[in-house]
Amino acid sequence: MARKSPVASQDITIFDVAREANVSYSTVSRVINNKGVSADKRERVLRAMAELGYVANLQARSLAGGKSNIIGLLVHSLTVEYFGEIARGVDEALAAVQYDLMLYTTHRRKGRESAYVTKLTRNIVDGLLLVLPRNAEAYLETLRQRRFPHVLVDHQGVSFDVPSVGATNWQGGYDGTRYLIELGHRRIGFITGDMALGCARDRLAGYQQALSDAGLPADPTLIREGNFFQPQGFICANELLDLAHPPTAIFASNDVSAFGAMEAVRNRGLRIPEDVSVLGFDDTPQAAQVHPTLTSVRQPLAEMGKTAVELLFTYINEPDAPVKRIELPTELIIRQSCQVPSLSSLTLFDPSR
Amino acid sequence: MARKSPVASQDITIFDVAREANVSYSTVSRVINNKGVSADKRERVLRAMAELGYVANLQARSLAGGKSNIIGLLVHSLTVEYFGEIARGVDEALAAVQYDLMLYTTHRRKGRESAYVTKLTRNIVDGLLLVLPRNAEAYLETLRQRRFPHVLVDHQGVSFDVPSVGATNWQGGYDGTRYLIELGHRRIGFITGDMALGCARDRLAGYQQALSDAGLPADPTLIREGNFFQPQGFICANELLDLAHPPTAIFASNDVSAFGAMEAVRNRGLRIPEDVSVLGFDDTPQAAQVHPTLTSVRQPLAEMGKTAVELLFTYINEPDAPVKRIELPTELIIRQSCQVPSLSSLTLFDPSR
DNA sequence: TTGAAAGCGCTAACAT
DNA sequence: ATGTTAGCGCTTTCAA
Repeated sequence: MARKSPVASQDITIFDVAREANVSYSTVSRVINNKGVSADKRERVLRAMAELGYVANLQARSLAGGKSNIIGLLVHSLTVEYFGEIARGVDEALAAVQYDLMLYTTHRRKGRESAYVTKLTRNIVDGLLLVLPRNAEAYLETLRQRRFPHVLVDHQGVSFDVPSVGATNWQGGYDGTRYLIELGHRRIGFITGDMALGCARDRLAGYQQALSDAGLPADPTLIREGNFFQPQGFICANELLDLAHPPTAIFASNDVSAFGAMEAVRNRGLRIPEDVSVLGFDDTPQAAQVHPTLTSVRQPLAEMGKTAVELLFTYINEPDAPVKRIELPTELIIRQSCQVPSLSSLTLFDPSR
Repeated sequence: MARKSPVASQDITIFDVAREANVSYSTVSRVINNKGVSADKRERVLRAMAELGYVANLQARSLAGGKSNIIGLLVHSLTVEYFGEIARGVDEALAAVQYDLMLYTTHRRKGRESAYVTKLTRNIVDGLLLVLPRNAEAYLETLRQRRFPHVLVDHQGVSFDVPSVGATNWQGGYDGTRYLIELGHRRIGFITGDMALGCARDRLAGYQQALSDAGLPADPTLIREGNFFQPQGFICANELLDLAHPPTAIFASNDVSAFGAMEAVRNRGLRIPEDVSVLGFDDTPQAAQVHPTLTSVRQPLAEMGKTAVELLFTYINEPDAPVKRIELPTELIIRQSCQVPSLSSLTLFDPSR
């Protein structure tokens, strides 16, 4: 293969620009990189670039030791709305600084993550964002050793310090629970997330603390282990509603679980929020689109993505900047799915209806 | 910046491998590219690569005229499940051939798509996948002129032939409607998609044809213009249910709209499917997770992604392969949300209940 | 400030 | 089959 593009005339290089502008090609490079160049020459180069329609070749820049202006985003799934929101924030932050995005999925190389990550660092990207990684220890060590810029999004519980951006999950769990308590709920069901994840554990801990602070009993039957997916939310909610003394409110550890819970409630002919209140976590876009709209503890997902990008850039620019963990505040977004428990839901309760 | 990685010892090049294996470094290159090398030397090279932990540098390969093993995926949104499914298929097909993925979003460069696409073609990717592009004419022309490998996913209605992969939308609309007719429905509401998109128009046309073939009247009040989003599905369904003579079934042009319709139905205390049947389109993963599970015309999204990758590779390998449009079959996935219309829903109908 | 020259790691002629 | 050589387009010394 001689040339990548058969239309050679369209492949304008720094050299063509130099000739057109009547300067050496290193001067053109300096203009591109904002190094010192006399105003006069800079002007000529800029004009030549515009005229010729010059576009920098990233591979060459990167090869020659410059930056590639690409960062990598490592996720394990593309089909979850949660990731989409984070990716949106990342993408926006990147667009602002003319960076592009490489997308990597972890499921590709089960058990060989470390080798995979090595490959990434050897290649195009200037830095790596890892979203909610499981078993990250293996490759985090590689990344750290290679002093390769990286930031985790929404991860906790690794044994050593690692640059990361997350949300105040404990506080979110606490605030959501307290809100329900203040509405008058006394029996509040809780559907956990995937307990292998720090964020899930923190949310549960917040719930438990709020209960305890309010002097409410910690009834373990009110806590059901979910996995952040809708069907499990449905199942857990059914279990809760089947209790001899069912809860008047259900707090799900994410919106998707909450949607499952909403279906379980409605499936029995019960109304939301009249008969049962439902509270979510995340505030994904869909929370505002369902009916009744879902009250949810907002996690600023897109902003987390954006913040992660910013943090990553500090490491790209200063590889020795101190390891930092940033926690963005959660916020309770009140919509329609929660209300004061009705008298009937507190006293009568006939699941068979 | 001297070296990209400060840990020089870890940057094993083809040269190091050559020395370790006692061959010239072009031999190593040949091994990497599966060119003719004697079994003996190939063996030595492979072992040296493993020992040293050699990882190819993509920029260099790409710069030197080889392939980058990266393809670009251009979407306009990351937050829609539909895209995630397609991306999943793309990602899987790519993983199989050791390709990586660059993600581009169109919204970044409003009105400058053409320049943006030029930049892409000048850079890293070997080919470009464009998912459901709007106003694609501008950059399609650029792509075609540069003879740059590209494939559209799920697009129709551009004025000239363009390589693309889609689904049999007309047939899907037809089949879904006929299924409802066969169940006994006579008044079938239809919520369209974004009518600017060919796929939305085709689905509607299929619906209309099925009605006509069954000798059923084409009642325009039963057709509501949606936009593929949930809130509009909710609104349209409400309008349909408000009719003096409401439909007994609602066919939404995608699952997300169908979810909105389901909520509208339930919101009035009506049951699905006893009182109103609801039919979706796409068969996104969520269709199987809601309750009742949603009967939907399946669009093989992941497979469309995979097929698009395969088609793209034919163009990468043979730039002059003929322009081809592939249509994958839709398939009706029967679940719980549709049934024979009940007598009550055909005769009595009291929205206030 | 500017130009010349030396690579970055690799592929693909070109020799042998 | 294998080694040698010349770039790919760029950044970055090094001189001037």
